[in-house]
Amino acid sequence: MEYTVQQLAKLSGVSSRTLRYYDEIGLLKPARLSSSGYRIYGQKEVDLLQQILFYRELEVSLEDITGIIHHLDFDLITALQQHVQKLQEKHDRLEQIISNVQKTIASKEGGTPMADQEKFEGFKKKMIDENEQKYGREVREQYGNQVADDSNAKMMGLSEADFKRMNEVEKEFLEELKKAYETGDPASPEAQKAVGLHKEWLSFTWPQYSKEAHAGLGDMYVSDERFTAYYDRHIAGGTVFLRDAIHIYAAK
Amino acid sequence: MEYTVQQLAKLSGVSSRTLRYYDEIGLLKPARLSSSGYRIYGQKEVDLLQQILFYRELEVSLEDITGIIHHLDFDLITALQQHVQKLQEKHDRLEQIISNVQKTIASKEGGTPMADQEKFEGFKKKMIDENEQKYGREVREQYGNQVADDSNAKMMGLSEADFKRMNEVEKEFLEELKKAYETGDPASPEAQKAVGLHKEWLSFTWPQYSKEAHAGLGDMYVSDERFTAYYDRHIAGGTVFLRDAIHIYAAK
DNA sequence: GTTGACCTTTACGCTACGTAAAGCCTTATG
DNA sequence: CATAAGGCTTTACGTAGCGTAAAGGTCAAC
Repeated sequence: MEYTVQQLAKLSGVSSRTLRYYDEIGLLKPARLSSSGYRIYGQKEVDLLQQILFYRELEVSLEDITGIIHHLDFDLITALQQHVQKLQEKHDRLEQIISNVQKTIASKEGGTPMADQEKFEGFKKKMIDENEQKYGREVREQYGNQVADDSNAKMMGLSEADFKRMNEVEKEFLEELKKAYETGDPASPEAQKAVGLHKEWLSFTWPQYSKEAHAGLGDMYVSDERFTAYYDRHIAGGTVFLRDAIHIYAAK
Repeated sequence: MEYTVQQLAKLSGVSSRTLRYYDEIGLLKPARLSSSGYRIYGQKEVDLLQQILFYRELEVSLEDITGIIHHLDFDLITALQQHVQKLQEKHDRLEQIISNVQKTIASKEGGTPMADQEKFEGFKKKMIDENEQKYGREVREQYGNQVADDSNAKMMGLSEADFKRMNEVEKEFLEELKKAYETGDPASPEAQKAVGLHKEWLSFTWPQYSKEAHAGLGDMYVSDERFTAYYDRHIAGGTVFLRDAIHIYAAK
């Protein structure tokens, strides 16, 4: 049983271009060439192709398939396990994205009136812009680009409901901070509760919380006049107090 | 507020190459060029970029983003709905693939002994090979490549359990066909029950059943000596009887 | 011997950039 | 003011897995 490219193509359902490509990358070479240079495939190649197509169906890359097919010492199980893990990640990511697209559709469709929607988008964008313009560099330098990017991505992905909740938490936090400030003690239960709310607030936009990052943020608050102005507007001297409270919280 | 590429890149977390690329494809052009040809971006471009990145997070293609961003008459909702549908399909396909990879791992790991496994794989392969070698062309000509390919894909995706069940159904079918043949009437309840089993058997490998395809297959059975030999080996004259029964079944 | 189907190689196109290479511009420093 | 460091520019190749010509040789049938 010998086949030319077209014959094998029809037999297997792939295109002749694909077979030439597989030859080119060394995945499946013909048994021999005819006197005029035609590719001639034998039964062995048909069997190999079936195996190749089997793994291709599983979305294994041709490079990995080459490993599986040609090297008998290739660790198939491990390769497949890694493969399934990659597929799982893709799968989970897709789920998240689908949810976000649906949220976007819902809000654009008028679950919230367009005016609010635009304002909401605009506000989110403005927050991110300001965030980046003022602190982007520091955050990036201290915690790497990934964190800053993830933070933005997370912010962008917030639903309007989450966003409202986030603002409520911030309000709660500011009230608790005020009460705590009146005690004068950054280690007081009130102060520590306030820091807890601060952490909760951060978690809306932080891809993952860490005490070190939290403490670093506290320092940034004090050394940056924009934050100082913001917190001191609510509670005079509140920024330094908050930093101290965060440090105590983080040291626990 | 004006930015050069690098500045905007740092601000937004994308690479300068990406910004140049977005310029190149007309997705995001700088506000102006400096006297020395540097790209200069303004606040408007920063805002646009945020929107672009928002949709990019949702895995919308840059082409579609271009439509969304630049054409106000672009139907955003419809585009997003189509997008979410594509994502859903990808999602479902991934689920299927993951399941198949896991099945492969399980069987390779020795859920079934390697000998059986190999035999199983070998048998499936052989069936597909024979199928294709003998009938591939006809099926492809009559019902298009998609059907034949899907059939193979489905066959490849059969679990060993499905495969066993498929063989049981075939055995049942042959027994019923024998009983039916003894009545001598292709329209008899026995004959029609046999055809029903034949349909069930086909459904293991057919991507989707249709009466026309079923009838066509019946004709193929008669005109092809390999099928004739196969069915007549079980029941002498059975092939023609089966064809007639199928035609009656399909005409209902 | 001529048609028509099949074969060959070469090579560009697709997505969304990463990664040099070669050379001009700007800013800081000695 | 010269020089070095760093940012900017354009050009262009590489990625995965083929689709799709283009230009030309081969083979079986009439």
